[in-house]
Amino acid sequence: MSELHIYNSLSRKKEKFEPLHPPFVGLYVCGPTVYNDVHLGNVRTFTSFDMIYRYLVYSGYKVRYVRNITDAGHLTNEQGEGVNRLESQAQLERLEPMEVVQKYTVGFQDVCRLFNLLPPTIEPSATGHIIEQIEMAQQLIANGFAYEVNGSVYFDVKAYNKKHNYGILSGRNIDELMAGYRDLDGQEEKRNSIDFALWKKAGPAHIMKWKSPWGEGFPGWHLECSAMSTKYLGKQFDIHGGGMDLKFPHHECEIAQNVGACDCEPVKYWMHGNMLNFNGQKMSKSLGNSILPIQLITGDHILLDKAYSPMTVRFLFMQSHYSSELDINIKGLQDAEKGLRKLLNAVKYLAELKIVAADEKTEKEIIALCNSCKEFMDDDFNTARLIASLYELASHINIFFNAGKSANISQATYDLLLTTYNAFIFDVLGLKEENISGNNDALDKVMQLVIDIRNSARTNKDWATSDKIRDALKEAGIVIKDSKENTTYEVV
RNA sequence: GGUCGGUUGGCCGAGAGGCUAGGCAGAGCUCUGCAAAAGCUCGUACGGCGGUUCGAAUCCGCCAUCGACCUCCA
Repeated sequence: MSELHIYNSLSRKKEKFEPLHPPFVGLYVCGPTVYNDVHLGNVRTFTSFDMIYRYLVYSGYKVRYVRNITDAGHLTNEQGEGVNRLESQAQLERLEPMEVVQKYTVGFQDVCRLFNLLPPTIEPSATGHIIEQIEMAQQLIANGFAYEVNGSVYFDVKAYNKKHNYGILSGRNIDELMAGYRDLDGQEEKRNSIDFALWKKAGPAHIMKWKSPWGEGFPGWHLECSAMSTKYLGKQFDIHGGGMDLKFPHHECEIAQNVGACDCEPVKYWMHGNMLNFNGQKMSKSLGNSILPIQLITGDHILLDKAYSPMTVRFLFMQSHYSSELDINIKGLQDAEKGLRKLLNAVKYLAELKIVAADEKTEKEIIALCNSCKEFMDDDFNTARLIASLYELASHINIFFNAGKSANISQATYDLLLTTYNAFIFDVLGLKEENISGNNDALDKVMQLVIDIRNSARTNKDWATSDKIRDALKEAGIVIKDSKENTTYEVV
């Protein structure tokens, strides 16, 4: 039996996964900032970690999965002054900041449901944890890694770096970083340009502000994740995930805050999902080249030739490794659509098979393929190779189905095939059947009638009638499949 | 300028010293009234140049090239 190995961004090696307190696993993933719609790139990362969460659960771990909602604390620094991001968007829309938060939080959760993401076990918000963040900032001051200036609190990177290693995750060193920061202004308060804010004093125009020992203000962006992960998963926990673009500075700062406050390494395995590209370029809010999940589903985007379903997109994501870049384009979506249908059709066929005399070679091949599903997933969640095995299993299922629905395997192997195939497609990859065939009794009955009429026309060699029915159904989005034994239909 | 990661067949995308990835597209065949579906068979590949090795897509060096991060982003 294989054992789970995870690529750890911190050590830059694949490591055997050994939870701190088995069978429990603590998983923290940086969630969205809810001042805008999530774009498809965000969805990829959350889908990757959804798959990881699902596989950990499938593997028998009891997982506490924390994914935060950032509803405070993000700063835009373009003018060198702290502007709360949520607040500036609120002014544009003439809404209360918490209205913006509510709107986009709900929108985000809708998107999650659409893509069949399981809800995290805890979904904490930054504004709900101001006290914890203040406490952590106080602890950092007490430990000599932070200082207060004029109502704001900054993390003292140089002081931290004397005792610990700032840059351990991203491979940077502070001298180079400081050289790179030289020309930015608005940094007078800080001891050093690389220091980052734990708490910012709120100006008179700020609406989202809270009382603190340093006056009214709001928390720095990096602090919320440290405070909430510590609160819900402890000072040390198993897995911390997020997008590659958060590695620096966000995750680096998180490590510094946790180590500085708790004096221990907070995270055992750091995992980073890679970017979703669009015309070879990273999809990002600032570049304005992002594509919204809803545009994909409606097909309302210049890049798209038609609408693609959420499961097609999810399957496309799963066909590549979570840590590889993925470029989205029409061809890839079309491929994924066809491939997914192939796998899901085999689910239906599999349920209809009957056992006949087992063929030893086939039996062995199927058992090996079933076992390989776990092995590939254990190898750093290699969904691409898992899907390759599933395709090969689907091929076996199709052969059985074509041979009079007769499976040349033992009952035990059939049971293994059935549970493995379904578990990996639905429970692990998180795919689901989207079209209505197969779970709509009324349609099934009507279609059976139509198919019977067409088949009697075929028996009578009345090709005009049978083709008319077939063409009309195709027009309506229903494809007829004739095989030797019977005729089936599929809603496209 | 610094840090990190890519470059695999028509396209997407795994793999990581010898062992068929897989899908989509393409060609041929089987089945079939025709088509679709399904099945079988087939082809083309590891950015370039050196090196290590019995053997390199895989390791090392150099070069080219693309990208991410260093500033808000999953």
